[in-house]
Amino acid sequence: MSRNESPGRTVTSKVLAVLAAFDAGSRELSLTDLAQRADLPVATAHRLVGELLEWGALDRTTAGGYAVGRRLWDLGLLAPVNTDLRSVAAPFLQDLHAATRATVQLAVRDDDRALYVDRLSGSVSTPVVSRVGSRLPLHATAVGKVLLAHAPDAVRLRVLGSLTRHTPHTVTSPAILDEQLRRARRDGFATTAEEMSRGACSVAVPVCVGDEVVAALGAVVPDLRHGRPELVAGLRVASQGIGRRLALHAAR
Amino acid sequence: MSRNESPGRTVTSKVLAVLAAFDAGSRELSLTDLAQRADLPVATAHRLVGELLEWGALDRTTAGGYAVGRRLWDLGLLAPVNTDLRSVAAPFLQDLHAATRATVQLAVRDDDRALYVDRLSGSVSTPVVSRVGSRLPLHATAVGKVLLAHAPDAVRLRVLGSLTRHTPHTVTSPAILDEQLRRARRDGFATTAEEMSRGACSVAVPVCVGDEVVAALGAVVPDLRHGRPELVAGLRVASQGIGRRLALHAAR
DNA sequence: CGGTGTCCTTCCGTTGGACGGAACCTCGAG
DNA sequence: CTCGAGGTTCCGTCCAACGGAAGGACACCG
Repeated sequence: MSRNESPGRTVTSKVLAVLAAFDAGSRELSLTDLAQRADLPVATAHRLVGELLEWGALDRTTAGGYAVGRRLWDLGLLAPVNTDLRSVAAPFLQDLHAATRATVQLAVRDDDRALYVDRLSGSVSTPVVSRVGSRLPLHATAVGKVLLAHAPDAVRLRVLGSLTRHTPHTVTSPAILDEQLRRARRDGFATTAEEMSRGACSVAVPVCVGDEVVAALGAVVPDLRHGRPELVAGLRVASQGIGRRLALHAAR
Repeated sequence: MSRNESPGRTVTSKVLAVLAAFDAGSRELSLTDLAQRADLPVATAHRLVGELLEWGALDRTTAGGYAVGRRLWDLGLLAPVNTDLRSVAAPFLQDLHAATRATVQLAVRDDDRALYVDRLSGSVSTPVVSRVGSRLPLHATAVGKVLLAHAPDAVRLRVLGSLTRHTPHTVTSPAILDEQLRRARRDGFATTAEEMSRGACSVAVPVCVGDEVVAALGAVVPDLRHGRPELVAGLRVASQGIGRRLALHAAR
């Protein structure tokens, strides 16, 4: 319906199609690639790209291709997801990271996926799955489960209906996952054990403003047995701090 | 010439004008505001906004206004300024912050301004001037001076020609500033003392790939006398680390 | 309770800008 | 030199974008 990738009708949709060409995560594209992905004749793409370049929405790379530009980058930073949630949460992530030495992450639900809003990993670069700004499935991550557990029924049913497998440990049974979600609601936290990628387990708690869950705060650990109670407690303290500040922020 | 804010001619320019309405830093705008800033009839703005909403470039806020959307936010995260520089530098900023407890910041030069690419402040939220994504003048900040010191002559002359005052301590004499820049080149670091905002002093060093300065790394401190040599040394180590990794990254 | 303001939304006839096929560069490989 | 794969420019046709005007929706006020 609205996700209609119909042959670019309005000009705006063509502009957006050009930008969306980068969505897949490609950082750099040639004009022809761009045209292909946006489903536009090269000539048209060329014109649009020209205007976008002039404005700074796109930049030329050293390799001669096109990439998302600085102007678009800093524009994106004005998004509420960044200005409110992220800036409020940042110091708490810092403290939490300092205390646990674990990779901590903050995510919100965006439709049927978990959108990673911020992440803090060890000082030595550790390979992590979740790039900030990336979207991961709700059923195979700890933050995802928390978000899913408190999502509207419509969303939950939809997600439970299509559980794709990512590792041998991914939960693909709707019944089992539903039970996990129930427990998540009861206990106030959720866990995953190598369900999204091997060697990564995580724990997450909800971030609430009033009694609405607005985000999920998680930590990645090598295994779940080691010191989980302390970790959950730490996450809770941080999440409550974030929630309280957000409430103040919103009231202003 | 190209910065022509002429009455929205091409459709693309109108779309961009709508987005640019947020540039000033406004996080939330009503339709009428939007139309006014973009210099468009309300009816036209309404249609464009509709398309942008559908795509996710804009979002409605709880207050009923419009704000930059999530889709645009994560798109912006694909910009090279983010993916390369920021991700490489992040762990170093972490370490530096942990070691010094100071607010550390990373900036690149964008035309005649310093664009703040990342920032790490104390765990207790400290009011800081530089929001990530914001642009500050080159002549009144430490990172700015570093960037300016290594900028092409054309830029340096242009900036030296219009030194606007921000505090009583802002250097507004081209001669004095030029001398400071010379020293910055010689010593490999620059400082500011309450030149942008009261109570904030900072020190910065260049980040080099090969012999090109690609960014500046700075730290904010309450006063300049206390332990400056150690701070500069720390900054140097981090900046060299970042430079080395960037070089590897680019070579790949 | 009708008046008056502000802001949002929809409609529709006109027209000028967008469209894209085709021709033309540019460059590197064979 | 030829060939091929991008990238760039041109220009006549045509239809989608335009925006004035009119019609809600809501709030505040006398």
